[in-house]
Amino acid sequence: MAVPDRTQLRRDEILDAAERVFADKGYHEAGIADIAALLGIGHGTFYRYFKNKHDIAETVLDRAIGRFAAPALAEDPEAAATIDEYREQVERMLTNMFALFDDHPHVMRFFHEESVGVDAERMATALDAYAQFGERFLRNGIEKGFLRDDLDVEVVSQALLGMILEGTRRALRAPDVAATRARWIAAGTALMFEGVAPPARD
Amino acid sequence: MAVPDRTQLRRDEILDAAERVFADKGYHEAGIADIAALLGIGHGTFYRYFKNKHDIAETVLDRAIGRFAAPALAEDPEAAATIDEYREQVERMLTNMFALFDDHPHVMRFFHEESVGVDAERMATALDAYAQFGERFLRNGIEKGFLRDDLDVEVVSQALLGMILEGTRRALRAPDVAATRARWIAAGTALMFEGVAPPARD
Amino acid sequence: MAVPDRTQLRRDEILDAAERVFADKGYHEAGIADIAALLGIGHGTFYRYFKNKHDIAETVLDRAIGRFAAPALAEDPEAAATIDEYREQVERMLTNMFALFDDHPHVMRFFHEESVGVDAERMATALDAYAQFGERFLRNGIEKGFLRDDLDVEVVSQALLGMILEGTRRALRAPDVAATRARWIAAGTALMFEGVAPPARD
Amino acid sequence: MAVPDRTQLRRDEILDAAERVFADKGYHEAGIADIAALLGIGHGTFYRYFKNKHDIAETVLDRAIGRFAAPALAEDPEAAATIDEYREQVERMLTNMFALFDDHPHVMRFFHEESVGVDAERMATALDAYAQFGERFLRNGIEKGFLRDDLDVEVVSQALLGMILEGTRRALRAPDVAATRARWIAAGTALMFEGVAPPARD
DNA sequence: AATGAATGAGTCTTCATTCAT
DNA sequence: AATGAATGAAGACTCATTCAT
Repeated sequence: MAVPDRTQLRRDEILDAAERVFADKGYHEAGIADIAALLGIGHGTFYRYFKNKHDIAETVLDRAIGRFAAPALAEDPEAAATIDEYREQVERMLTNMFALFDDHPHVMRFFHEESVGVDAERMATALDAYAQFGERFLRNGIEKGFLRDDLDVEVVSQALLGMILEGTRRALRAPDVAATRARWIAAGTALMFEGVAPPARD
Repeated sequence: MAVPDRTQLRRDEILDAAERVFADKGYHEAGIADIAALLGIGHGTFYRYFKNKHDIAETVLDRAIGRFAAPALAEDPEAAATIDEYREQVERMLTNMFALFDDHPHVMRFFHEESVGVDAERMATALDAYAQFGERFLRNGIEKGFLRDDLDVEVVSQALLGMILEGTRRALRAPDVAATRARWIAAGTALMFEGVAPPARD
Repeated sequence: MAVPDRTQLRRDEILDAAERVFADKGYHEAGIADIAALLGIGHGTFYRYFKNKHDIAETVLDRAIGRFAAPALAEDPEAAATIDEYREQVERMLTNMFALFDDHPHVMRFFHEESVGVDAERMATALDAYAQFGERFLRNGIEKGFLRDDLDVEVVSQALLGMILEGTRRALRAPDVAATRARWIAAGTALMFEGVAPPARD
Repeated sequence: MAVPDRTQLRRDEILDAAERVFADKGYHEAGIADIAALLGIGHGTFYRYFKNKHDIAETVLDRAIGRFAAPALAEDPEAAATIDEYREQVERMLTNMFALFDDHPHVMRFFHEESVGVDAERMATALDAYAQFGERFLRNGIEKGFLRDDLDVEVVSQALLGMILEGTRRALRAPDVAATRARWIAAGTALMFEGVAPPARD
């Protein structure tokens, strides 16, 4: 592992500041001067580390996309051997996703409120990637018999992603993130596996 | 029904042009000049009908929010008497929602890509309203026994809204909207009612 | 005397409104729309009576210049036969000048605050005319032996005009116009005739 | 006395240019571009030194107000011990006031033609301050017995200020400033002290 | 490497004026 | 004669970016 040099450290500082400023004021409203001011550096310095404003915004976006993906990427889509393990995986992913609010308070806000404004195309590509990774989980579930075998895997994966996106967006604005998180994990998982229809009788 | 006068007609023309320009170039990148040019009017004329750029953007947003809501508002949340009627309602809403692409080709793009940039707060409020209206459907379903009675109605409604949002967003970018629409209605409804778990085998 | 026709009446109405609007908001800040709105007429109508904004402002200015001059023009510069009559003329002129505040409440404000902005040259010409008319009074005073014969008539007339201008400007801002007027007439007249030096003894 | 730094120097340059441009074209007619062009700088640079157009106009006005006051402030209102010294003070003040035309050719034009348009209130306040300072001279004159003791000090001070204002305004437009100055100092001082009435004959 | 003074392209917005009805 | 919808010239202001120090 390379020891991060001075340059890399400074670059990360600027990245952190930008993430925060973009999240607070919005990409268009934020100025390079705001980022520099937050760090107490000259705004000319900024241009030694990033090509231009859009460059840093895309870098922030890439990092956010990566962080949002991490909880899923930490899981092996083919690992679950039992239905319980499978369900645990799902819950663990969701839990770790919501944990982003604690570790990186500005990431989620940037992700939900600025990402499209920065680069709608890149964001769309990221969501594609998320959904495709999700498909692998679904396919494993089907293969192992945990899931019904007539699923439209592609669409279902995208739909579940939509649920997750809305869940994290809600948590962003919720007064009590912890409570929101708990309810979403419970209700979301139940909705995913059993749906809203009452359990079959007979 | 009042006959729309000249002023109202012109105002709507400008609104339509703005919707298109905002959808194509993005709110920030679009200029008043672009809107005026599309209509072949002087840009001073624009200001006879709207206070400023943000004013028209909010008006476009409000209209988009209304159009997105219309298919749901056309349904009576307490109407369904049988489970089949209930399911039909859901499918009809989704069908009409996807039909927006045909009737107002720019609305969905604006809705998904510009709304947050124009007024994140207003958009959040709209999503709240959507979800609250959805809760009434869910409660009716529970009451009538169509749905399991232990649902976290609030969260489930929001989660389903997340699915719909992602579905329409996907349709926006899909090469074949009709096919996408059909798959989403089928897979989305199935996911909503039965979830992904295989049918209980008794 | 020609009976003022409809056109002339309407023109005067607009002139009055303009005087008021210019006095209230200032020439540059005022818009044609403000004047029209005050009269409840369309602003296109304005252009049937005046060539453009500057045209009406100059007309208002001319009228104001005339009204400011009237109290002096009402006096015959060669009429006074005794020193008492002479002094009475001066006091009467001042009294009638201050009376403008009652008869035309906006004239003085326009005169002092907008005239230079409208047409500094025309205003300068008017002040020249005022001073020249004043010179005739001074010359009559000298001829009759009421005034010292070594006066620099031109400069003294201008200086006295300066006093009058400042006096009316002060009255404009004074809470109690009547009191201000009385003090200025008394102190001004005394300063004019006897100056500030104590009466010669010996 | 602090050495003015680069920033202060540049700021003063812009201030001088603005004073000139405002005096030449008038506040409303002048554009930021005119000021920048006069200095050969980009107009964006202007905004590094002044908040906006009105900001610099007020700064120019403040400086003009200060320069107009300087000749009076250089005198001690209580210093004169003899009537001759008193009269010398008056003449010195007037002389130095007229000298402004040589040192700062644009100040007087701005002062007379633009000040009210820039900020009528601030200008009125300045004239109040001038007059109040004048009152101290008058009171000293009365106390020392140089002036009659029944003067309405407030009004007389204001009236004398009116004379001075008109005198400097006239000098502004006079073809021969020096001659005008000389006549005004002589005639103005005489008018102030002895008035226009002929000397009392025993 | 760091700085921040200078720059000017780009945009919104106002409002006097015109003219078809 | 009256109207007010339409126009576009004009100008203030912002801010990302450059570059000399």
